[in-house]
Amino acid sequence: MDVTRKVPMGRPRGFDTDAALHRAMLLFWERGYEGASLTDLTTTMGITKTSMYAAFGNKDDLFRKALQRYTEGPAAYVACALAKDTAREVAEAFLAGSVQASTLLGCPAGCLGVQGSLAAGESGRVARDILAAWRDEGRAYLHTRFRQAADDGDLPPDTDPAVLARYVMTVANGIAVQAAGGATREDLQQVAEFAMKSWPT
Amino acid sequence: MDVTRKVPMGRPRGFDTDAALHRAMLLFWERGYEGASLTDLTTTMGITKTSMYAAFGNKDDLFRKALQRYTEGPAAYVACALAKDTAREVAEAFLAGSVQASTLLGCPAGCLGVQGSLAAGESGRVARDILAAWRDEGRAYLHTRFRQAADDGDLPPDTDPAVLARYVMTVANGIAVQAAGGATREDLQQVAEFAMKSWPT
DNA sequence: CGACTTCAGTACCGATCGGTGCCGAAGTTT
DNA sequence: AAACTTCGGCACCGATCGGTACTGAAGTCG
Repeated sequence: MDVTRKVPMGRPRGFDTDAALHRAMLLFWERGYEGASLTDLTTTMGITKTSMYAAFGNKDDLFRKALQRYTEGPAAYVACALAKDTAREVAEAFLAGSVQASTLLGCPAGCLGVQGSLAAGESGRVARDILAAWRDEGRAYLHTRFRQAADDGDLPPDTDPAVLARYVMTVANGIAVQAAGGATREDLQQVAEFAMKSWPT
Repeated sequence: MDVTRKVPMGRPRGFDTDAALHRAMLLFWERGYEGASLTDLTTTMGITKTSMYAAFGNKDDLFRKALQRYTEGPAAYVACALAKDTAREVAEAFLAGSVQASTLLGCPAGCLGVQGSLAAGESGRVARDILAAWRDEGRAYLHTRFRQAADDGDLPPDTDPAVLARYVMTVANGIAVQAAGGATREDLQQVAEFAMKSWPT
Protein backbone atom coordinates (compact mmCIF):
# COMPACT_ATOMS: atom_id res chain seq x y z
CA MET A 1 0.00 0.00 0.00
CA ASP A 2 1.22 3.44 -0.78
CA VAL A 3 0.66 5.70 2.19
CA THR A 4 1.42 8.82 0.18
CA ARG A 5 -0.80 8.38 -2.81
CA LYS A 6 -0.40 11.23 -5.25
CA VAL A 7 -4.01 11.33 -6.26
CA PRO A 8 -6.12 11.16 -3.10
CA MET A 9 -8.93 9.29 -4.88
CA GLY A 10 -12.21 10.86 -5.72
CA ARG A 11 -12.72 14.13 -7.52
CA PRO A 12 -9.56 16.23 -7.50
CA ARG A 13 -9.59 19.76 -6.22
CA GLY A 14 -10.88 22.21 -8.79
CA PHE A 15 -8.76 25.21 -7.80
CA ASP A 16 -5.12 26.01 -7.18
CA THR A 17 -4.66 25.89 -3.43
CA ASP A 18 -1.35 27.71 -3.66
CA ALA A 19 -2.81 30.60 -5.62
CA ALA A 20 -5.81 30.74 -3.29
CA LEU A 21 -3.56 30.78 -0.23
CA HIS A 22 -1.50 33.53 -1.78
CA ARG A 23 -4.58 35.66 -2.28
CA ALA A 24 -5.68 35.00 1.28
CA MET A 25 -2.26 36.03 2.56
CA LEU A 26 -2.49 39.31 0.66
CA LEU A 27 -5.90 40.06 2.14
CA PHE A 28 -4.82 39.23 5.69
CA TRP A 29 -1.83 41.44 5.07
CA GLU A 30 -3.93 44.33 3.88
CA ARG A 31 -6.82 44.15 6.35
CA GLY A 32 -5.55 42.16 9.29
CA TYR A 33 -7.06 39.02 10.74
CA GLU A 34 -10.24 40.55 12.06
CA GLY A 35 -10.63 42.93 9.17
CA ALA A 36 -10.63 40.15 6.62
CA SER A 37 -13.96 38.35 6.81
CA LEU A 38 -14.56 34.87 5.49
CA THR A 39 -16.72 36.35 2.77
CA ASP A 40 -13.95 38.75 1.74
CA LEU A 41 -11.39 35.97 1.82
CA THR A 42 -13.33 33.42 -0.18
CA THR A 43 -14.35 36.06 -2.71
CA THR A 44 -10.78 37.04 -3.48
CA MET A 45 -9.71 33.41 -3.34
CA GLY A 46 -12.31 32.61 -5.95
CA ILE A 47 -13.83 29.75 -4.00
CA THR A 48 -16.81 29.17 -1.76
CA LYS A 49 -16.82 29.02 1.98
CA THR A 50 -17.33 25.26 1.86
CA SER A 51 -14.28 24.74 -0.32
CA MET A 52 -12.18 26.96 1.90
CA TYR A 53 -13.26 25.10 4.99
CA ALA A 54 -12.56 21.72 3.38
CA ALA A 55 -9.17 22.74 2.01
CA PHE A 56 -7.78 24.77 4.91
CA GLY A 57 -9.88 23.76 7.87
CA ASN A 58 -10.56 27.00 9.64
CA LYS A 59 -10.10 30.73 9.55
CA ASP A 60 -7.38 30.33 12.15
CA ASP A 61 -5.75 27.54 10.17
CA LEU A 62 -5.98 29.58 7.00
CA PHE A 63 -4.27 32.43 8.78
CA ARG A 64 -1.56 30.13 10.09
CA LYS A 65 -0.90 28.81 6.59
CA ALA A 66 -0.97 32.31 5.14
CA LEU A 67 1.61 33.37 7.73
CA GLN A 68 3.77 30.41 6.87
CA ARG A 69 3.58 31.36 3.20
CA TYR A 70 4.43 34.91 4.15
CA THR A 71 7.46 33.70 6.05
CA GLU A 72 8.71 31.73 3.06
CA GLY A 73 7.81 34.48 0.60
CA PRO A 74 7.97 38.19 1.36
CA ALA A 75 9.66 37.59 4.70
CA ALA A 76 12.34 35.29 3.33
CA TYR A 77 14.77 38.14 3.84
CA VAL A 78 14.94 37.11 7.51
CA ALA A 79 16.60 33.78 6.85
CA CYS A 80 18.69 35.41 4.15
CA ALA A 81 19.94 38.08 6.53
CA LEU A 82 20.76 35.60 9.29
CA ALA A 83 23.10 33.79 6.92
CA LYS A 84 25.35 36.81 6.44
CA ASP A 85 28.95 36.61 7.56
CA THR A 86 29.21 39.40 10.13
CA ALA A 87 26.82 40.70 12.75
CA ARG A 88 26.80 44.10 11.08
CA GLU A 89 25.89 42.57 7.75
CA VAL A 90 23.12 40.59 9.41
CA ALA A 91 21.62 43.74 10.91
CA GLU A 92 22.02 45.73 7.70
CA ALA A 93 20.42 43.03 5.58
CA PHE A 94 17.63 42.54 8.11
CA LEU A 95 16.69 46.22 8.14
CA ALA A 96 17.10 46.65 4.39
CA GLY A 97 14.99 43.56 3.83
CA SER A 98 12.24 44.78 6.08
CA VAL A 99 12.20 48.07 4.20
CA GLN A 100 11.92 46.26 0.89
CA ALA A 101 9.23 43.86 2.11
CA SER A 102 7.23 46.67 3.65
CA THR A 103 7.14 48.62 0.39
CA LEU A 104 6.63 45.97 -2.27
CA LEU A 105 4.75 46.94 -5.37
CA GLY A 106 1.55 44.94 -5.70
CA CYS A 107 1.60 44.03 -2.01
CA PRO A 108 0.07 45.84 0.95
CA ALA A 109 2.34 48.31 2.70
CA GLY A 110 3.82 47.13 5.97
CA CYS A 111 4.33 43.70 7.49
CA LEU A 112 1.78 40.94 7.96
CA GLY A 113 3.48 39.97 11.19
CA VAL A 114 2.80 43.40 12.64
CA GLN A 115 -0.47 44.68 11.25
CA GLY A 116 -2.03 41.24 10.99
CA SER A 117 -3.24 41.61 14.55
CA LEU A 118 -1.58 43.77 17.21
CA ALA A 119 -4.64 44.22 19.36
CA ALA A 120 -7.90 42.38 18.94
CA GLY A 121 -11.16 41.38 20.53
CA GLU A 122 -12.06 37.93 21.72
CA SER A 123 -12.25 36.44 18.25
CA GLY A 124 -8.86 37.63 17.10
CA ARG A 125 -6.87 36.73 20.17
CA VAL A 126 -5.54 33.54 18.63
CA ALA A 127 -4.13 35.39 15.63
CA ARG A 128 -2.68 38.06 17.88
CA ASP A 129 -0.81 35.51 19.96
CA ILE A 130 0.40 33.68 16.86
CA LEU A 131 1.89 36.89 15.50
CA ALA A 132 3.44 37.88 18.82
CA ALA A 133 5.15 34.49 18.90
CA TRP A 134 6.19 34.92 15.26
CA ARG A 135 7.84 38.25 15.95
CA ASP A 136 9.53 36.98 19.08
CA GLU A 137 10.85 34.03 17.12
CA GLY A 138 12.52 36.45 14.75
CA ARG A 139 14.01 38.34 17.67
CA ALA A 140 15.29 35.08 19.15
CA TYR A 141 16.95 34.18 15.86
CA LEU A 142 18.75 37.51 15.87
CA HIS A 143 19.70 37.02 19.50
CA THR A 144 21.35 33.66 18.98
CA ARG A 145 23.04 34.91 15.84
CA PHE A 146 24.49 37.93 17.66
CA ARG A 147 25.49 35.83 20.63
CA GLN A 148 27.40 33.60 18.29
CA ALA A 149 28.99 36.69 16.77
CA ALA A 150 30.00 37.87 20.23
CA ASP A 151 31.54 34.50 20.97
CA ASP A 152 33.44 34.66 17.69
CA GLY A 153 34.84 38.08 18.53
CA ASP A 154 32.74 39.62 15.78
CA LEU A 155 31.29 42.06 18.32
CA PRO A 156 33.02 44.12 21.02
CA PRO A 157 33.01 42.28 24.36
CA ASP A 158 31.03 45.00 26.14
CA THR A 159 28.02 44.76 23.82
CA ASP A 160 24.90 42.86 24.82
CA PRO A 161 23.62 40.62 22.00
CA ALA A 162 20.14 40.63 23.56
CA VAL A 163 19.91 44.42 23.33
CA LEU A 164 21.22 44.42 19.77
CA ALA A 165 18.66 41.83 18.73
CA ARG A 166 15.76 43.68 20.31
CA TYR A 167 16.94 46.97 18.89
CA VAL A 168 17.07 45.61 15.34
CA MET A 169 13.67 43.99 15.76
CA THR A 170 12.24 47.20 17.21
CA VAL A 171 13.46 49.28 14.28
CA ALA A 172 12.09 46.71 11.84
CA ASN A 173 8.72 46.79 13.57
CA GLY A 174 8.73 50.56 13.48
CA ILE A 175 9.52 50.45 9.77
CA ALA A 176 6.47 48.29 9.24
CA VAL A 177 4.27 50.76 11.12
CA GLN A 178 5.72 53.66 9.16
CA ALA A 179 5.15 51.86 5.87
CA ALA A 180 1.57 51.09 6.84
CA GLY A 181 1.14 54.80 7.43
CA GLY A 182 2.35 55.73 3.97
CA ALA A 183 6.11 56.23 4.35
CA THR A 184 7.97 55.67 1.10
CA ARG A 185 10.77 53.25 0.44
CA GLU A 186 13.26 56.11 0.21
CA ASP A 187 12.14 57.48 3.57
CA LEU A 188 12.61 54.12 5.23
CA GLN A 189 15.89 53.34 3.57
CA GLN A 190 17.28 56.50 5.10
CA VAL A 191 15.90 55.45 8.47
CA ALA A 192 17.42 51.98 8.20
CA GLU A 193 20.75 53.45 7.21
CA PHE A 194 20.66 55.92 10.08
CA ALA A 195 19.69 53.19 12.53
CA MET A 196 22.94 51.40 11.73
CA LYS A 197 24.98 54.40 12.89
CA SER A 198 24.67 53.15 16.44
CA TRP A 199 26.15 49.77 15.58
CA PRO A 200 29.20 48.91 17.69
CA THR A 201 32.51 48.80 15.87
CA MET B 1 -28.90 85.57 27.13
CA ASP B 2 -26.11 83.35 28.25
CA VAL B 3 -24.84 81.32 25.30
CA THR B 4 -22.79 79.09 27.53
CA ARG B 5 -25.31 78.08 30.12
CA LYS B 6 -23.74 75.89 32.78
CA VAL B 7 -26.72 73.61 33.16
CA PRO B 8 -28.01 72.69 29.72
CA MET B 9 -31.60 72.56 30.93
CA GLY B 10 -33.55 69.37 31.38
CA ARG B 11 -32.40 66.32 33.23
CA PRO B 12 -28.65 66.37 33.78
CA ARG B 13 -26.49 63.47 32.71
CA GLY B 14 -26.51 60.63 35.18
CA PHE B 15 -22.95 59.41 34.64
CA ASP B 16 -19.47 60.86 34.58
CA THR B 17 -18.63 61.41 30.93
CA ASP B 18 -14.94 61.81 31.69
CA ALA B 19 -14.75 58.54 33.55
CA ALA B 20 -16.75 56.79 30.85
CA LEU B 21 -14.49 58.19 28.13
CA HIS B 22 -11.46 57.07 30.08
CA ARG B 23 -12.79 53.53 30.23
CA ALA B 24 -13.57 53.60 26.52
CA MET B 25 -10.04 54.79 25.79
CA LEU B 26 -8.60 51.89 27.76
CA LEU B 27 -10.71 49.38 25.87
CA PHE B 28 -9.83 50.82 22.47
CA TRP B 29 -6.22 50.73 23.59
CA GLU B 30 -6.43 47.12 24.60
CA ARG B 31 -8.51 45.69 21.77
CA GLY B 32 -8.23 48.17 18.93
CA TYR B 33 -11.06 49.94 17.15
CA GLU B 34 -12.55 46.90 15.46
CA GLY B 35 -11.88 44.61 18.38
CA ALA B 36 -13.85 46.77 20.80
CA SER B 37 -17.54 46.32 20.07
CA LEU B 38 -20.20 48.76 21.14
CA THR B 39 -21.46 46.18 23.60
CA ASP B 40 -18.00 45.79 25.13
CA LEU B 41 -17.53 49.53 25.26
CA THR B 42 -20.85 50.40 26.85
CA THR B 43 -20.50 47.55 29.33
CA THR B 44 -17.16 48.79 30.65
CA MET B 45 -18.37 52.38 30.47
CA GLY B 46 -21.31 51.41 32.66
CA ILE B 47 -23.90 52.98 30.38
CA THR B 48 -26.32 51.81 27.75
CA LYS B 49 -25.89 52.06 24.04
CA THR B 50 -28.48 54.82 23.89
CA SER B 51 -26.65 56.92 26.45
CA MET B 52 -23.36 56.44 24.64
CA TYR B 53 -24.90 57.46 21.37
CA ALA B 54 -26.49 60.55 22.89
CA ALA B 55 -23.37 61.61 24.77
CA PHE B 56 -20.67 60.89 22.19
CA GLY B 57 -22.51 60.64 18.90
CA ASN B 58 -20.96 57.68 17.23
CA LYS B 59 -18.45 54.88 17.55
CA ASP B 60 -16.13 56.89 15.32
CA ASP B 61 -16.71 60.02 17.38
CA LEU B 62 -16.15 58.10 20.58
CA PHE B 63 -12.89 56.83 19.18
CA ARG B 64 -11.85 60.34 18.18
CA LYS B 65 -12.56 61.64 21.66
CA ALA B 66 -10.80 58.68 23.24
CA LEU B 67 -7.76 59.41 21.09
CA GLN B 68 -7.85 63.05 22.13
CA ARG B 69 -7.97 61.99 25.75
CA TYR B 70 -5.10 59.62 25.11
CA THR B 71 -3.10 62.47 23.59
CA GLU B 72 -3.64 64.64 26.63
CA GLY B 73 -3.15 61.78 29.07
CA PRO B 74 -0.76 58.86 28.52
CA ALA B 75 0.72 60.49 25.40
CA ALA B 76 1.35 63.84 27.04
CA TYR B 77 5.04 62.95 27.01
CA VAL B 78 5.09 64.07 23.35
CA ALA B 79 4.40 67.71 24.10
CA CYS B 80 6.65 67.45 27.14
CA ALA B 81 9.53 66.10 25.07
CA LEU B 82 9.13 68.73 22.37
CA ALA B 83 9.65 71.44 24.96
CA LYS B 84 13.13 70.25 25.89
CA ASP B 85 16.07 72.53 25.28
CA THR B 86 18.24 70.55 22.91
CA ALA B 87 17.45 68.22 20.03
CA ARG B 88 19.14 65.37 21.83
CA GLU B 89 17.06 65.92 24.93
CA VAL B 90 13.92 66.01 22.79
CA ALA B 91 14.77 62.67 21.25
CA GLU B 92 15.77 61.12 24.56
CA ALA B 93 12.63 62.31 26.29
CA PHE B 94 10.47 61.21 23.40
CA LEU B 95 11.83 57.67 23.39
CA ALA B 96 11.89 57.40 27.16
CA GLY B 97 8.32 58.67 27.28
CA SER B 98 7.13 56.17 24.73
CA VAL B 99 8.74 53.38 26.74
CA GLN B 100 7.01 54.56 29.88
CA ALA B 101 3.63 55.01 28.20
CA SER B 102 3.87 51.62 26.52
CA THR B 103 4.48 49.83 29.80
CA LEU B 104 2.16 51.58 32.25
CA LEU B 105 0.76 49.57 35.09
CA GLY B 106 -3.01 49.34 34.86
CA CYS B 107 -2.97 50.28 31.19
CA PRO B 108 -2.74 48.05 28.13
CA ALA B 109 0.76 47.43 26.82
CA GLY B 110 1.71 49.40 23.74
CA CYS B 111 0.36 52.56 22.17
CA LEU B 112 -3.22 53.34 21.22
CA GLY B 113 -1.97 55.27 18.21
CA VAL B 114 -0.32 52.15 16.85
CA GLN B 115 -2.41 49.16 17.82
CA GLY B 116 -5.71 51.04 17.68
CA SER B 117 -5.97 50.19 14.01
CA LEU B 118 -3.01 49.52 11.75
CA ALA B 119 -4.90 47.48 9.19
CA ALA B 120 -8.64 47.07 9.06
CA GLY B 121 -11.62 46.07 7.01
CA GLU B 122 -14.18 48.39 5.56
CA SER B 123 -15.67 49.35 8.90
CA GLY B 124 -12.41 50.30 10.55
CA ARG B 125 -10.91 52.33 7.74
CA VAL B 126 -11.90 55.63 9.32
CA ALA B 127 -10.11 54.81 12.56
CA ARG B 128 -7.09 53.57 10.65
CA ASP B 129 -6.77 56.84 8.76
CA ILE B 130 -7.28 58.88 11.91
CA LEU B 131 -4.42 57.06 13.61
CA ALA B 132 -2.14 57.31 10.59
CA ALA B 133 -2.71 61.07 10.59
CA TRP B 134 -2.14 61.15 14.34
CA ARG B 135 1.21 59.42 14.05
CA ASP B 136 2.28 61.57 11.14
CA GLU B 137 1.37 64.64 13.12
CA GLY B 138 3.78 63.53 15.82
CA ARG B 139 6.46 62.98 13.24
CA ALA B 140 5.83 66.44 11.81
CA TYR B 141 6.19 67.98 15.25
CA LEU B 142 9.57 66.32 15.67
CA HIS B 143 10.54 67.43 12.18
CA THR B 144 9.85 71.11 12.77
CA ARG B 145 11.52 70.89 16.18
CA PHE B 146 14.66 69.35 14.74
CA ARG B 147 14.65 71.78 11.83
CA GLN B 148 14.59 74.59 14.31
CA ALA B 149 17.44 72.91 16.19
CA ALA B 150 19.42 72.71 12.97
CA ASP B 151 18.83 76.39 12.32
CA ASP B 152 19.99 77.18 15.82
CA GLY B 153 23.19 75.25 15.34
CA ASP B 154 22.01 72.65 17.83
CA LEU B 155 22.62 69.94 15.23
CA PRO B 156 25.58 69.37 12.92
CA PRO B 157 24.98 71.03 9.54
CA ASP B 158 25.21 67.76 7.61
CA THR B 159 22.32 66.11 9.45
CA ASP B 160 18.86 65.90 7.91
CA PRO B 161 16.14 66.86 10.42
CA ALA B 162 13.57 64.91 8.39
CA VAL B 163 15.52 61.69 8.74
CA LEU B 164 16.07 62.29 12.44
CA ALA B 165 12.38 62.86 12.99
CA ARG B 166 11.34 59.76 11.09
CA TYR B 167 13.99 57.71 12.85
CA VAL B 168 12.81 58.72 16.30
CA MET B 169 9.21 58.09 15.32
CA THR B 170 10.11 54.72 13.83
CA VAL B 171 11.87 53.59 16.99
CA ALA B 172 8.94 54.79 19.09
CA ASN B 173 6.51 52.85 16.92
CA GLY B 174 8.70 49.78 17.19
CA ILE B 175 8.76 50.17 20.95
CA ALA B 176 4.98 50.12 20.95
CA VAL B 177 4.91 46.94 18.89
CA GLN B 178 7.45 45.32 21.16
CA ALA B 179 5.50 46.30 24.25
CA ALA B 180 2.31 44.91 22.76
CA GLY B 181 4.20 41.65 22.28
CA GLY B 182 5.21 41.45 25.90
CA ALA B 183 8.57 43.21 26.09
CA THR B 184 9.28 44.60 29.55
CA ARG B 185 10.06 48.18 30.48
CA GLU B 186 13.67 47.27 31.19
CA ASP B 187 14.03 45.66 27.76
CA LEU B 188 12.70 48.74 26.05
CA GLN B 189 14.67 51.20 28.14
CA GLN B 190 17.83 49.48 26.95
CA VAL B 191 16.58 49.71 23.37
CA ALA B 192 15.76 53.40 23.69
CA GLU B 193 19.14 54.07 25.21
CA PHE B 194 20.89 52.14 22.48
CA ALA B 195 18.89 53.92 19.80
CA MET B 196 20.34 57.23 20.95
CA LYS B 197 23.88 56.00 20.25
CA SER B 198 23.40 56.98 16.63
CA TRP B 199 22.54 60.55 17.53
CA PRO B 200 24.80 63.11 15.86
CA THR B 201 27.14 65.02 18.15
C1' DC C 1 -19.69 0.29 -16.47
C1' DG C 2 -20.79 0.86 -11.67
C1' DA C 3 -19.42 1.87 -7.10
C1' DC C 4 -17.23 5.17 -4.59
C1' DT C 5 -15.35 9.52 -2.97
C1' DT C 6 -14.90 14.21 -2.97
C1' DC C 7 -16.05 18.87 -4.79
C1' DA C 8 -18.54 23.02 -4.63
C1' DG C 9 -22.83 25.55 -4.55
C1' DT C 10 -27.21 26.87 -1.90
C1' DA C 11 -29.31 27.74 1.92
C1' DC C 12 -29.12 28.31 6.47
C1' DC C 13 -27.51 28.20 11.52
C1' DG C 14 -27.33 31.12 16.03
C1' DA C 15 -24.72 35.03 17.44
C1' DT C 16 -23.21 39.50 17.10
C1' DC C 17 -22.36 43.75 14.60
C1' DG C 18 -23.37 49.16 14.78
C1' DG C 19 -27.25 51.87 15.26
C1' DT C 20 -32.56 53.52 16.57
C1' DG C 21 -37.44 54.28 17.86
C1' DC C 22 -40.06 54.32 21.66
C1' DC C 23 -41.47 55.67 26.25
C1' DG C 24 -41.76 56.06 31.25
C1' DA C 25 -38.94 58.23 34.70
C1' DA C 26 -36.35 61.93 36.46
C1' DG C 27 -34.72 66.34 36.96
C1' DT C 28 -34.84 71.66 35.80
C1' DT C 29 -37.01 75.67 34.61
C1' DT C 30 -40.81 79.02 34.80
C1' DA D 1 -47.20 72.86 40.79
C1' DA D 2 -47.02 72.88 35.71
C1' DA D 3 -44.54 72.64 31.62
C1' DC D 4 -40.65 71.18 29.56
C1' DT D 5 -36.42 68.67 28.36
C1' DT D 6 -33.46 65.03 28.61
C1' DC D 7 -32.06 60.47 30.50
C1' DG D 8 -31.67 55.71 30.01
C1' DG D 9 -33.59 50.99 29.62
C1' DC D 10 -35.98 47.71 26.42
C1' DA D 11 -36.74 45.88 22.29
C1' DC D 12 -35.59 45.73 17.79
C1' DC D 13 -33.62 46.97 13.08
C1' DG D 14 -31.15 44.91 8.76
C1' DA D 15 -26.61 43.30 7.92
C1' DT D 16 -22.90 40.48 8.70
C1' DC D 17 -20.10 37.39 11.49
C1' DG D 18 -17.77 32.37 11.40
C1' DG D 19 -19.28 27.96 10.52
C1' DT D 20 -22.36 23.76 8.62
C1' DA D 21 -25.90 20.40 6.71
C1' DC D 22 -27.43 19.04 2.56
C1' DT D 23 -27.37 18.00 -2.26
C1' DG D 24 -26.31 17.19 -7.05
C1' DA D 25 -22.52 17.03 -9.99
C1' DA D 26 -17.98 15.49 -11.25
C1' DG D 27 -14.14 12.92 -11.29
C1' DT D 28 -11.36 8.30 -10.13
C1' DC D 29 -11.07 3.76 -8.94
C1' DG D 30 -11.93 -1.58 -9.35
